[in-house]
Amino acid sequence: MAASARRGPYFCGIDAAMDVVAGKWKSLILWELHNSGTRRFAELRRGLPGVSEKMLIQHLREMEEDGLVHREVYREVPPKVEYSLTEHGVSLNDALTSLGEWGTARIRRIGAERVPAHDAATGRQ
Amino acid sequence: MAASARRGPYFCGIDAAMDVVAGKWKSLILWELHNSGTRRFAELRRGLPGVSEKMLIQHLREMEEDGLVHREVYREVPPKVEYSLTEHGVSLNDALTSLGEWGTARIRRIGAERVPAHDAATGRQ
DNA sequence: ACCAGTACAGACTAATTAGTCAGGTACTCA
DNA sequence: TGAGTACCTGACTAATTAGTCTGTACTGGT
Repeated sequence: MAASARRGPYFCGIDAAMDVVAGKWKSLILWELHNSGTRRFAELRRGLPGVSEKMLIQHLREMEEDGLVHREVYREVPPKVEYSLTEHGVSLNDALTSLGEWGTARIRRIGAERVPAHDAATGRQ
Repeated sequence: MAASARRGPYFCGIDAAMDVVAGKWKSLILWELHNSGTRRFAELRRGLPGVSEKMLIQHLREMEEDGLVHREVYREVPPKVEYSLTEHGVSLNDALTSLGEWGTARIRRIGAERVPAHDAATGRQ
């Protein structure tokens, strides 16, 4: 997956959606950008405890390629890059809502732990 | 993931849901069982063109462990085993509906190919 | 007798994905 | 001059996931 674009062939819609959302941090990036609107690289990094810089850009680049994320570069020094969701990114995030609810119910059911929240103010869960 | 159960810790609900649904064939197994109610091992295999026997049982075992799939063994010769969705499997499949619609729209958008359907009668897409 | 079908198990390999770490640029501030 | 900041890149390694292939125990059909 790493280098080339994700373009099927697919068995069905879920298959196609999973293709762009699969990746350890992608759904989290989506959620983070959804909640904050716009984030710089370093902010995103701080918002996702445990992510490596390499995986973060790799995922961001893939999501940009897939039309989920918009990347705005400001030619300044020190460099400034802002990431935000595109229309398709927003709609994907919406489509994930019911799955998120199912997952939250599952966490309760099996009594799974949560990764300690880094920022209660965003209201994320 | 292979051997041990999927039990977090999770960042959020989507993370938890993705954990049980991640795997090349899992969403397809869910869909197949949802559409047919009950399937034997070999029927499932035929329904998922390209899957290897190894991956099929591995995924089925994990989904059973995660409480998504029910496995009914009939002590006959030749062996007969029937797989079906549990209550949780059904609800997960429901929760995936909107994601599937998003994916179907994406397939249209990017003009991706589909894996040639094996059985038009099930109405799957 | 031999092949096909049923539902797997297990060894081994290949491919993919993720993580670590060492730079690298291009400037600003002390 | 040297440190610090922001945003990466690329090499290398580790871990995970998927695929191939062989084998098993039993029976029904040709």
